[in-house]
Amino acid sequence: MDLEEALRRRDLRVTRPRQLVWAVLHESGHHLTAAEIAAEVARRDPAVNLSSVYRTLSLFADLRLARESRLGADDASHWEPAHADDVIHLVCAGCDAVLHHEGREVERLRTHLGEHHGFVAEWVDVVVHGRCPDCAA
Amino acid sequence: MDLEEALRRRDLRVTRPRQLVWAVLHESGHHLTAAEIAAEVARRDPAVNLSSVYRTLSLFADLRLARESRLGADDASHWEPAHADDVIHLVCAGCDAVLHHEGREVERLRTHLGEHHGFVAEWVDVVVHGRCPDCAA
DNA sequence: CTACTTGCAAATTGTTTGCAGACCT
DNA sequence: AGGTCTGCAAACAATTTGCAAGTAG
Repeated sequence: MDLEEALRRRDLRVTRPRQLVWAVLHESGHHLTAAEIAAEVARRDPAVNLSSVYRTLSLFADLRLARESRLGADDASHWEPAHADDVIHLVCAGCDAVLHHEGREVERLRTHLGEHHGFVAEWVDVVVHGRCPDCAA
Repeated sequence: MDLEEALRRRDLRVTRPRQLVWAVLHESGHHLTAAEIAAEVARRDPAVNLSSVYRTLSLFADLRLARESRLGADDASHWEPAHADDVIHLVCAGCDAVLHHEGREVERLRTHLGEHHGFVAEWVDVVVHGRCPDCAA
C-alpha cells in the first residue's frame, strides 16, 4: 500500500502531516488514539497540529486507508491501518492489549444474516472484551 | 426484573429519577440516547436533571440492569434494558432501525476463542451495519 | 437523623470548524 | 498562479464533577 500513489490517484496532495500520520500508523503495531498519534507526529515535527491529525485520519478513513474503532464504550476512538472487516478485536482487560483474530466467523455470520433474515451486512464490527492467555491466569 | 428489589438489595435508594429512567427504558422498544431518555423523563417530571439521568444510567450499567452500546463510531451512546451478550445488533443504514438477532454465533465464537486461543471472553459486542429486508431493495 | 442522591452550573474530553496564510503541483 | 491544506484558536457535543440542599429509609 503506497500513500503517495493513493493520494495522487485522487488529486490529493502529499503533505507532511499526511506522511507522518501514515508512518506512525504503520510503524506502531497496535491501536492508537488520535492524541497518541498526534504526540508521536509532534515528536518528529512539532509544527504539525492536532487538528490536522484529525483531518488526516478522517481522510484516511474515507480512502479506506485507515480504520477507526471504538474499543470501549467510554474511551476515545482508536486507529490502525485498514484491514478487512472479518478481523475480530480481542481487548484484554488485564494488559490492555488488542489482539486480532482472523477466522471464518464473520463471513459465516454475514452469510447467515443474508440468507435467513434478508439483512445485507455492509460492515461487521466485533469487539470481544476478556483476558488474553497471559492474563487469564 | 424488579427495580425496587434490585436497588434495595444493595442498600440503594428508590428515587424518582431512577424510577422514571427505568420506566422510559422499558416502555420504549428501542435504543435511546441519554438525551432522549432525559427528554422523556422531563416530560413526566421536569424537575429531573440531565446529569441525574447520566448518573442513573451508569448506575444501572453497574448493576447490569441496562446496557450501553456504541452503534456508530460517531454517535452518542445508546441505552436499552439489559440483555444477554449473545444478542447481535443489526443497524440499518436505510431506516436507522436497530434490530436484534439472537443466535448461537456469539456462543460459538466464545467457545472457539477459549478452546483454540486461550482467550477468555467476558463480553462480546457485535454490531452489524447494513440494510434490513425492507431497505435492501 | 444522616448518609445517599439530586439539581445546578461549571469543568472536562474528544472532536470539529472558520479563516487567513502556507504550500503542493 | 491557484486551489488544496494547514495552524491556530474558538466552537461544539457528550459526559462528568463539585457542592450545597433535599430526601429516602
